Amino acid sequence: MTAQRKVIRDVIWGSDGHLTSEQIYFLAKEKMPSISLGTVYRNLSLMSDEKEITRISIPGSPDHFDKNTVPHQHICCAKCGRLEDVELPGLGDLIKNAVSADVISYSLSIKYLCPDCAAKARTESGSDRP
Amino acid sequence: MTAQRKVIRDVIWGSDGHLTSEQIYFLAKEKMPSISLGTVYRNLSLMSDEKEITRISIPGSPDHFDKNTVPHQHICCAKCGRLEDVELPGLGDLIKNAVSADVISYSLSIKYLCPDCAAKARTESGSDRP
DNA sequence: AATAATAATAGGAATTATTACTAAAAGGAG
DNA sequence: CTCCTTTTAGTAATAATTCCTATTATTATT
Repeated sequence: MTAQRKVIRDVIWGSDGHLTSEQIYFLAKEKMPSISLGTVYRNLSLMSDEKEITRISIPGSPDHFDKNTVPHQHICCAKCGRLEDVELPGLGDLIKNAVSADVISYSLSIKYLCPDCAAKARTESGSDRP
Repeated sequence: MTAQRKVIRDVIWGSDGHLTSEQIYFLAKEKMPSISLGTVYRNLSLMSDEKEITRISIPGSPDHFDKNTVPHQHICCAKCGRLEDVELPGLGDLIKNAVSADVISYSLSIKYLCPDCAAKARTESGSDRP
């Protein structure tokens, strides 16, 4: 465990989760200004491989990293991009039943309009002057 | 419907599905050598928006495009990258029940070892000389 | 059919996210 | 402390995709 890796780890543990590599890089830089982007990427990949953190892949946006390693999925607002956790009990079984071969991993991403953006969209389309 | 768009459409319809933008570009170029990559990308995005085709996003590999617009999911071999369709009846309901807000779209991608690659892995690890 | 207005294209530059490379620094075993 | 391995910082390179612009095609209008 190098000092750099500890800083990265602390940034992720000190957050609410769902940070991008870039966000982690800038937060880590506050604690250790000499840290380099390559180091952040390499450590994030290593930590994902070791299942210390989870890599979240969302189509059309950069990868996010989650301190929560308990299986769960994510919903992503189509407008603002904000991520929220969502539990889908039964998804694992559903997949196991449908796929005969051994599953290595799976990832589900759901696009929706978050309450904030949905409210904004309503007022905009509802008002007289668009 | 421009000539270019028709060529792109024909390439996709003439395939088994699951082509990348690059593959579509090169196949389209055979029928229309002047076609440009930007045109292919733009038309694929338009056609996806109009739901004439489906964009398949797989973490770690370029987008693929599918002529099959009936809801279904994909399994991707972790070794060779080959894509196969998989039906997951009940997934839509599972998501609807878990997410209170309106869902715009969702996509599931499953990583596994395809039969061919699994066989290769077995003979390699099983033999005396690795 | 000629002309004007609009939309789409080809070709290339630019962007984004990420990985690869390399020389220097750090860390550990003996 | 010295040798050996690992990791780092910094930079260059890559991959996929988007953006830009002058040109070309298409459509509408007269």
